[in-house]
Amino acid sequence: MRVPKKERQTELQHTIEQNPFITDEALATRFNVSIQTIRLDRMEMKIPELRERIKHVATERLDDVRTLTENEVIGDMIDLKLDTSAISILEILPEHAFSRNAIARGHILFAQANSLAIALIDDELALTTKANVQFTRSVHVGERVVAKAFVSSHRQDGRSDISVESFVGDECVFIGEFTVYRSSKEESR
Amino acid sequence: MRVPKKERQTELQHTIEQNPFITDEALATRFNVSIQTIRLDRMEMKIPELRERIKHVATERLDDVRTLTENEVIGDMIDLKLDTSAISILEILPEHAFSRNAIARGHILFAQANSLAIALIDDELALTTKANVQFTRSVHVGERVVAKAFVSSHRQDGRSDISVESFVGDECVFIGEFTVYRSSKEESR
DNA sequence: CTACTATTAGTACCAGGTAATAATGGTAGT
DNA sequence: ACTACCATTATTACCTGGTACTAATAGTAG
Repeated sequence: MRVPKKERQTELQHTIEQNPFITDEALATRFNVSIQTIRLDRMEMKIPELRERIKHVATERLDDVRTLTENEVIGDMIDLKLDTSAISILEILPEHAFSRNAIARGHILFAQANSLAIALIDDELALTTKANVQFTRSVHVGERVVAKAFVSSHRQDGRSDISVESFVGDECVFIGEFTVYRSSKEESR
Repeated sequence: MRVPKKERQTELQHTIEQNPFITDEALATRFNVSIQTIRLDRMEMKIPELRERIKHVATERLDDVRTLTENEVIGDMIDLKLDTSAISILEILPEHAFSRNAIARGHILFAQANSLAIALIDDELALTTKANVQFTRSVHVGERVVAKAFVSSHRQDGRSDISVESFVGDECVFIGEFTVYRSSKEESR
């Protein structure tokens, strides 16, 4: 016996997790057992076959993270009163954080706040022109950040000031003042 | 003949592009031709088989997006003098921008600048505590943003001030002042 | 010595293909 | 009308990476 069964199985799971593209055959030579043993192991661990694993990875990609890119709003908007106030929630995932210490990168919190501020403005076009932010406490992976934004003023010159405060529980982790430019200033159509 | 060959082939390509998970069999019934015809078409169009397509989508996912999340630095670092200055370049892609007007979202520029500022600090741990930013010109899809960061002061209290200016060509599009907290302040080891 | 477990072997079968060869059907050129 | 050519279809052998099932073997504990 090369290695106890249990140990092999947990290692197997681990191996497949971080390289879903490995075949049973490769696993067999790797653990120095027969293919059948690998297959029995997979059965017991309920690990699907190679193609299913690949398919899974592929489909995940489609409706996946894109976290900071494609989504209009970073985080889940849970409340929105146009031109008044809005709230979004963002759960901090490992990819949002530094791997060394699992602390969320600053621009993640900024992105949540900024996209919320933009969404708040009910206009054709809204662009951030200025921002003044403070990161008051570090946020860790697994925590849920609730961002609350409200418009503090609609200026005559087509700009609006928006305040955003983000919380984990009742602790404030982020404060931001955003100045947003809006294109169609109500009067145009 | 149901539909001319050429027309079918371009439609085939289109179909597969937006649904790579379709089998030859499904395509055959869909276009009302035999499986062999579909395969000849794929050959001519150099479209790989289902499993290869799925695998492609899956592997793309792994080194793809991540862009704004997993990477340590958003953009490509092209110069780095630790504790002194750094430069990175980021090409604005469609997913970085609002779909309506192809203008880059503010937090994308912020992310580039912020991650550059953090990378600049040669310490175990560096965290942004404060930022003051201005978006001086809107940036469009296709433009390449060059961010230049330099340390303006290393304070006694374990904080550093970093200035970042981003350019498209010779036009300044972003100005930012970051205050970054560093953990091990030189003296420790 | 037996019971049990882990492992291995072997067979039949499946999806979704590749590769190659051949047959059919229509259409255009001369 | 006959031939040449193209598109289409059919057929067969084979491939990978499996599932599902049955059976044999080896080692260990009671």
